[in-house]
Amino acid sequence: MVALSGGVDSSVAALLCKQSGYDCIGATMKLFDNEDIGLPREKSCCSLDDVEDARSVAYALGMPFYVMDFTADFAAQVIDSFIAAYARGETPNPCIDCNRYLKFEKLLQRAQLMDIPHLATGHYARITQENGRWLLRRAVDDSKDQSYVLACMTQAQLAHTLLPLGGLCKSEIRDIAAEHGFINAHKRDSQDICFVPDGDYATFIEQHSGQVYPPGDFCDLHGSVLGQHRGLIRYTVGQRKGLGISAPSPLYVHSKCAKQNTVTLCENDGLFSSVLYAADFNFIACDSFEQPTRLQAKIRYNHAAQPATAEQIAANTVRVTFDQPQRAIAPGQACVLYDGDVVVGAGVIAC
RNA sequence: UGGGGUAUCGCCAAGCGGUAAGGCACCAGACUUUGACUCUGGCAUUCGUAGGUUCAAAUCCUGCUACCCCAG
Repeated sequence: MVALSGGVDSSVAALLCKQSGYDCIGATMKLFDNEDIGLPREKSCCSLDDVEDARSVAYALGMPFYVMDFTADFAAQVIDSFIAAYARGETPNPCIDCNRYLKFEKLLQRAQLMDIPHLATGHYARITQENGRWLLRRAVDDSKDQSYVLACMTQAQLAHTLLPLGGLCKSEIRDIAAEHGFINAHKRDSQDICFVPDGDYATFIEQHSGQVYPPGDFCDLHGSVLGQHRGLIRYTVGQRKGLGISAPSPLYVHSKCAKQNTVTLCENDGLFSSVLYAADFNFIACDSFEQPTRLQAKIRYNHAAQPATAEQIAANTVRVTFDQPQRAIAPGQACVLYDGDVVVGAGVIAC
């Protein structure tokens, strides 16, 4: 089963699977109703237009094609938890939840129900096996590497997943798509949150939750009030734009307090920290850390992995200490630990 | 009510007779399969107001207005 989003990457993944001799079917996950989020947009990775693109590619490749309805699961596992995280003052990564609970859980289960042994996706990452253990590795094209958003995967999931694009570069994917006349060969890469196509996630949260997120105080590190914020959900750690506070130098969001409904601001220098706690930790390359372990850690999707030391301080909690302080470590984001190309494991950054 | 001071973009602020710096904020692009960050570009024909001096005034002079400080 090939997960087809309608984009160029998954389309080429399907082609490569077929060329490798696999007997394939294409499947697109219906994650939400476009009417619920406003008009369909090209930006969205899951709009109705994209379903048609996916269908077109599947047809061209002679694959059976199915649209599978996961709207209820998506609403519960991705959208609701996205909203809940913001309400707690965290900064969630819905793409990771979607991979974890939908793509590699619900969709994979569906494949297994159909006696299909593997699920292939268009992610840029590689899966290998060593000493009986499945390893998740970075893509060869480091600029497109997506191992960060897959670091939640389990051994069982990795065992049944194929990532045909892991060894290729984006430009090669585009070339292959063009050679085969795919309708989406030159389609823009997706971006933004798929269920918030206009990027205004704060309005989306207010509309979907029916909640009002009231104004509160902007404070400095000493607790002095600097002004009024427009609702906690409109801010995230490290944010500069939209604060509306003029100061001698730019101000950034240092932290948020849901309980007091305050947003603390500081200058750039105040954003750096060396330690974080990764909770709900998922080990991939090993079962645990017996002792402090040297590796590299990545705290956001677009972040170069940094040298750090990991120590396990509880069953599912890892303390990560960076060699150099890192900027704007945001609770709710994933911290993924690497040993070179290999994903060691990942957790959610706790407060 | 006396005496002193200040009035330049939403905020802060250069300018000191030669034809409006900069920072913050804001806006627009770029980058980006999360939120952010970052980068590039834009942003006062006008200097509280009315006159005057001058070839030339935000810059000098005068009146007015507003605000601030000291004294009562």
